[in-house]
Amino acid sequence: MPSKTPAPRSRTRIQKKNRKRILEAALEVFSQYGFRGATLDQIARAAELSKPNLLYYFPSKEAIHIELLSCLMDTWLDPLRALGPSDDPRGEILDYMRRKLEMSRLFPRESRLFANEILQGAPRMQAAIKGDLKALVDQKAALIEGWMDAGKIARANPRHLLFSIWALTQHYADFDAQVRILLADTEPDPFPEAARYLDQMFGCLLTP
Amino acid sequence: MPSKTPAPRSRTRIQKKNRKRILEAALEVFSQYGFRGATLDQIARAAELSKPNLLYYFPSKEAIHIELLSCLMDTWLDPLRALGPSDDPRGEILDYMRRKLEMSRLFPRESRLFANEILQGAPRMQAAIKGDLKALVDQKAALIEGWMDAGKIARANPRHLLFSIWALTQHYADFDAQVRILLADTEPDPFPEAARYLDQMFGCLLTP
DNA sequence: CAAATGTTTGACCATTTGGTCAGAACAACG
DNA sequence: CGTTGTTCTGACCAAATGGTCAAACATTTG
Repeated sequence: MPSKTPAPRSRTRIQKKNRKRILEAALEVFSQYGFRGATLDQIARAAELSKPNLLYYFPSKEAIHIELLSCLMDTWLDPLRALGPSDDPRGEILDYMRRKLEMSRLFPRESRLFANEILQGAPRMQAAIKGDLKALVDQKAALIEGWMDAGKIARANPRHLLFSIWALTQHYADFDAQVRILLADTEPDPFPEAARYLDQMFGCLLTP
Repeated sequence: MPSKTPAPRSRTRIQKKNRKRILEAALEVFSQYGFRGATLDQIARAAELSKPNLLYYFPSKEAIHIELLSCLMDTWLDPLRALGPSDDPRGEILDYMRRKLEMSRLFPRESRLFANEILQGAPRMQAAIKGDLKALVDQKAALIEGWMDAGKIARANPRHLLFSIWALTQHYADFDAQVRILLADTEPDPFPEAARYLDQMFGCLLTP
């Protein structure tokens, strides 16, 4: 008898494969419809598994959602963690922004999953935000403030600076539908021009 | 016998009152859970009406949602419509940004309602975006481009400039939960500092 | 191989959901 | 007042939903 959530070590080849399929399918569905709007049937169909089979691997719909969020949280924050001491703080921050924009381009569903969760008041992520994320933001805000104190970049509210990077880069994933319609007859792919625009915007802001 | 959607002229005092209550309640619920995540029972409870009574005023759940969206679309675009010729283009754009931020502060639910809709691929708003909104954006982009050609503001992609105003101002409504947690022990109310930061950001960007 | 373990499913269940309907309650007005 | 049109509701319905279970089917392992 398998334990309810088998430890990674004890996972079968089949378990690994199917858990992956389920999480992939769940990402697709949850990111589009939100938690309450998504159904197990949809996820099962997307994963090409039967519904009872889904529930053999995860105890409930909510468990799938929680697992997804906590798996992705790390990936999502990696670029921010990578922000560190540098001789060229302006370039360091610009690089962070570029990496975030790249993530919006490559992982729009992940971005929308988080957007959905926060829009609904972050019911399943409050703890993570209050804990890990807050600590990380406080730390990076201090780092950025240090750069400002040293006169290496222009002075600006460091926390709102981070928010603005998130807002601008994630906008191209979360509001993709709108962006593409409005750019339809100007740019087939919004991202190259977005990269140029955001470079200009933050470059200008950060120049002392 | 009342017609299915009685013309405004023919609306009773009671009809006016109850339609208003329903739309207000629906805004509350839809903006939090999205279309599929919201239930008629929730809306009915929030409006303090029975479910069949809801359906006396609107033919279906979808009809409520559509009515909400189209009612709010206008209000939401008013600030952009107000963007017009001016001796001080930089101030004009900054004012638009400030008005948008003020809307995020005063009408966060409206912002979230739209965010939810776009996140899901704008199934019920494609027409409005492709039509009215696109025309408006094209027109204002041309206006802004004119200002740039005249050297009155710095050159930047005008459409992405508009996107950046939306992204940054709406972020404070849509991601309110996250913003407030992360600023908890720094700023009780994010908006004053957001206003200062965004002023700096766009002021800097637009200065020729 | 056969036993033990792991995986899958069809049939089923209780609850929730969007929506209907006949008629009761109410308001308006001559 | 009574009539007429409007507003409201309890009871109901079919479909969808999250979830269960015993039994069938695979796979691994001794």
